[in-house]
Order: sequence, then C-alpha cells, then structure tokens
Amino acid sequence: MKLSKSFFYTLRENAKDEDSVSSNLLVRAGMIKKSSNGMYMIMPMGKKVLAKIESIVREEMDAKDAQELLMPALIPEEVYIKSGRREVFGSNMFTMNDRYMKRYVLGPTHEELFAVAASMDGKSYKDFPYNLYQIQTKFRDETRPRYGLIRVREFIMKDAYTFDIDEAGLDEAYAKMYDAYCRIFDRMELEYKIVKADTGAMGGLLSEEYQAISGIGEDIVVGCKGCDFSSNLEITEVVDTLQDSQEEEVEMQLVETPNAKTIEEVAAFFGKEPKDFVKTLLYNVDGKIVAFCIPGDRELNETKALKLLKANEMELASFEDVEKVTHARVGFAGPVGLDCPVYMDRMITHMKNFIVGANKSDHHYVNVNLSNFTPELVADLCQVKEGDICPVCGKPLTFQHGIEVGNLFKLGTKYAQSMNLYYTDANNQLQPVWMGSYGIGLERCMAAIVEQHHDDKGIVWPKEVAPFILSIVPISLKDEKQMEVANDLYDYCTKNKYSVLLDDRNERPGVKFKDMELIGIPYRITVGRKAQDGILEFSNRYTGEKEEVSIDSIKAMIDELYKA
RNA sequence: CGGGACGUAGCACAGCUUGGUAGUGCACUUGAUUUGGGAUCAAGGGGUCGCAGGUUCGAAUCCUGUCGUCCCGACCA
Repeated sequence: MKLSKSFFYTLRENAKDEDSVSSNLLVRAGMIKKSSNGMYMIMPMGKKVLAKIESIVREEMDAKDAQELLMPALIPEEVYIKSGRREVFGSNMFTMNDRYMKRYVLGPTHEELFAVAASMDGKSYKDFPYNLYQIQTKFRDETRPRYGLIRVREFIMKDAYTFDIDEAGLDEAYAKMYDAYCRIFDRMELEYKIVKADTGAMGGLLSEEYQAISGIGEDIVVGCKGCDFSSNLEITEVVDTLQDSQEEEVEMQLVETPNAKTIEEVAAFFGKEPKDFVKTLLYNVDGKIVAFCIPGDRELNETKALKLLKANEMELASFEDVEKVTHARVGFAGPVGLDCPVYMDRMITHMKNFIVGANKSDHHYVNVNLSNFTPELVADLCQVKEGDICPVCGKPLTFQHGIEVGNLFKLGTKYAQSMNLYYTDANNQLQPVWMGSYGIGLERCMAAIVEQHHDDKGIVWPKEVAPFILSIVPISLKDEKQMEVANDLYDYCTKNKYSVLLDDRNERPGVKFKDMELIGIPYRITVGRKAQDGILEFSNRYTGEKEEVSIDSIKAMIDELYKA
C-alpha cells in the first residue's frame, strides 16, 4: 500500500475520552474512532489488523474441520423466549419492534439460532459430529462500556458451536477447540491463562476462559504459587481453614453502639477485629429480599450466591427494603430476628461469641452463637483473598487481572431440549444433541494485544497481526535515486504478495519515523542519502536496532522476513 | 440506575466568575526556505460555542429543560 494514496492519519495527542493505553494508541494510530458510547468505527489501518486476526482464527478453526457460516444479527425475540434466556439476558439485550410491532432482538450470542439451524428431520447419529462457526457482529447493552475496544456494546465475535451425539463426543470436540484456541492466542502472541469459570448465562456443564493478562483486565485470575491451579475469582472455592473456636459460649447480649455502623466503626467501639464479627448483607435477589451472613473480614461472592439461590440477578437491597426487614436504620442488620431468609457462609460454623447487628438502630448483639438463629442454608459464599490457600495443593493463591478474550462452554443437552434438537440413534430412538459453544472477541483481542505489546513510541504489533510487516521509507521524494530504490523494493514486495507499506508522503523524515513506530510496523527499510552508495538502513521495531544493509542483499533479507 | 464533571474548528484546550458578537497550539491550504527523528517564516480557510426555550437592547458567558460524553459506583456473558 502506498501511503500517499491512502486514507491515513495519526494524532499527536491522546484522546480526551479514552481511558486505556490500548484505546489511546489505537485512536492515535488512526485505527479506530469512537462513534458513540461503546461503539467504534474500525478505520482502514485498524481493519488491516482485524483482518489478520480474523484470518488466524479462520485458519485454526478450519484446521479443526469447523465450517464457517453466517447468521443474521436480527432475531425474533421468541427464539430467546423459547430457550428461557430472554429473562436471563434481561436489559442486556437490545430489543426493537418491526412495523407490525413484532418483537426482535439484536443477538448477544447465538446458541439458539445455531440449534435451530442444525435441527431438521432425518438427522441420524451417523451425521455427527460437526462444528459450525461464524464471524459476526454481536450486540450487548452493557451498563458501562469501558477501555476502548475491551468492553463495547457492538463487537465482532467468532462464535463456534459443536454438535455431538453424546458426552464423550462433546468432550472430544471441546478438546479440539481448546487446542485451536491455544494456537490462536499463541499466534497473536498474547500472554494468557486458561481458567475455570462460571457458566453464567450460557448454562451448561463446564466453562473455561482464556484470560489475557493485563492490569486493566476486569476479571481476576486466581493462580497458585505451588501448582498449576487457575480459576476465575468468581468461582474460586474458599478453603475453610478456620479452627473451631475453643471459647465457652456466653449468653447473647444487646449493646448500644451509637453512631457505629460500619464494621470498622463497630470494631473500634468494641476494641475487636473485623474477623470477630459476622456481616449481614441484604440483597434483592430476583425481587426477593434475602440476607447473607459472612465473616466480617470477608467479601460476599455474588456469583456463588446467585448459583446457590438459582437466581438471575441480585443487587444490594434498597434502604426501604432494609428498613422493612430489619425494622432499623441501615447498618444494623443481623441474623437474629430478621424478617427474611438467611444464607450463611460455612466458615461461621467455627465461630463462637461473635458480634452482629441487632436489627435495632444503634444496637449490636455480642456473644452471638449458632443457637441464636437458624440459617436457611450454609455454604461457601465468600470471595477468596490473595494469599488464601489453594484448593488443590494448599500453597498461597496469587491474583492477576485478566481480559477475557475467549471462552469455552460445555453446554450439554440444555439447548437441544429447549430448542428441539434431536437425532435418531442406532436403536431408532430420538436423543438430544450435545452442544458446546466457543467464543472469541476479535476487537477485544486487538485491544489486549496492544495492552501487552506497546512502548513509549506506540504499538508494537506481533508479526502475525501487524497491519504491514514492513515499511519502506524514502527520505527525500526529490531524490531520484532514493525514489527509484524505494519503488523497486516496493514493486518487489507487491509482486511477491508481501504485505508492505510505502511511506511516499512528502513529509519530513521524523514525521514518517514517528508514524511508522506509532502504528507498530515491525520492520522498516529507510532509503536515505546513502542509497546512491548502495546502502540502506534496516530497523527492527522489536529490538530498536538499526543496521546498514547493502542494496544487493536487501531482497534476500526481505524474503527472510516473510518466510516464517 | 445513583453520585460527580464536562460539551467552544478534525484533535487538545482558553474565554464564562464580572454579558458587548470567538481565540491559542497541533492539523489543513498557498508560497518560500528546509529534508535522517513530530521544521521555520509569511499569508490563509474552517466554528449557527451540543440542542431547545427563557432573561436581556445584546448570551459561548446568566437561568430552565433536554441530549450527548467522561469519571466513580452499581451491573456484566
């Protein structure tokens, strides 16, 4: 591509409304442009990168015998009602009416439609297995789009779905996708971890996520110092290491605690530590008010709570609801005499004589014991903390932030049953199909790569995703020799179908160098004043090294660049 | 959805307190001098100051409403 004939621009300053390294660099490099909150235009230079990412994905999917197809993004709402996911997605789904007031949604993910596509009469067990995928736009009405391409409301996803006759088949299909994903993210040169995760809105038997390690990642990847355990924070089990308290149980007492509402304030009042308390958190779970009791030095894990209650949504209860069940001002909730179900963390079973809110303004109970109240259920409800012990080997856990760039789901027969996807087995009996689903967010990969591959000069694209592998920069357009050499090299590359950028703009050298560095082209050949003596300069964006190379040997060198 | 801030040229901003008809830097156009690390000089072009209403002789400026954007929180596949 010749820059003088291209739509190309770069910006010298960061954008005011971008909040991450990757979005600022991508905007400044002229690769993306914000069109609205959580929506981006992918500009030509960015489209080049996206196309490279897409082709990596296609190659690895095709290598596993997956077949590409294309689904509509506009889907009748009834499809999601049928699977039961209309409610699950709730307001995260964009919806609209057509002119006849029929309801539609913009697809947030396509399990249902793929199941519909795959279901037809006359499917025999002999027709399985198969794997279908698409690269297509998804829509999710996120509450808070953030970090440029990392959390957006419209994005391109590669979503694949496997269809098998039994669990063993699904396991095999899943393993193939696992392998394909490793190859895909390796080729993008992402540093990532594979973690066990919540199956969330997908449902199903198992979920694993590919988390690109990055400080701005919105997920916490839990790892272990001693073994290869890895898990998303949201599902990581808290290993219960508390010893049974040896204290004598003392009778419960009501104590006035004026102006002490937070755990810290109450702890200071009693001269105790947060761990001597039991916190009672009131939540609105699918419209019902319930209480969760956890040790005072812990946080509630909402994913675990939702799973325990088999619920879709939960939020902290409103002030009015709190007052209704506690008959007190906010800040004095406790499990004793509370007008709603109480779910208790199992670590509390080891505690004795703890302190709780008294459900009376400005009062707490001290010396509370399990005999003083009756929880509905006792379970693991807490968030793990860094340094907690590993459920597998007992060594301390470590935390890293991760960007979820891909995920795998073993769905089982859930969608087959709701969407009527059956096959005929060898005994002429109808059986549900076992499905798996597998997603990769392509723009999110692009952003994650930039988060991991940049320096103070700009983006440093890994070779396989760079918009161009090589740039050719003639210093002076007026110098005939320089232009002749530059054009000759450019023609050589295009003839060989090498991805190459010729910066033939009439700009000063510094401008061209800065731009090539900002947009992250891995290699550069500078054609300068020594060209007439047969000498060019070759620079490497990865190492920052520059070397002088003779014109005679440059083509062999270029061939070498494109070989791997 | 709650709290906060901000909308002025393609980008980043000043001007607003104390109303008088819009400015700076980058980018852009033309010319000249430059040409190995974001050049210099000169001359230019581009804005119904987010939108609507109100106050006023007069509104970018004050008031009300509205839309949008960002931050923190909530939420999140």
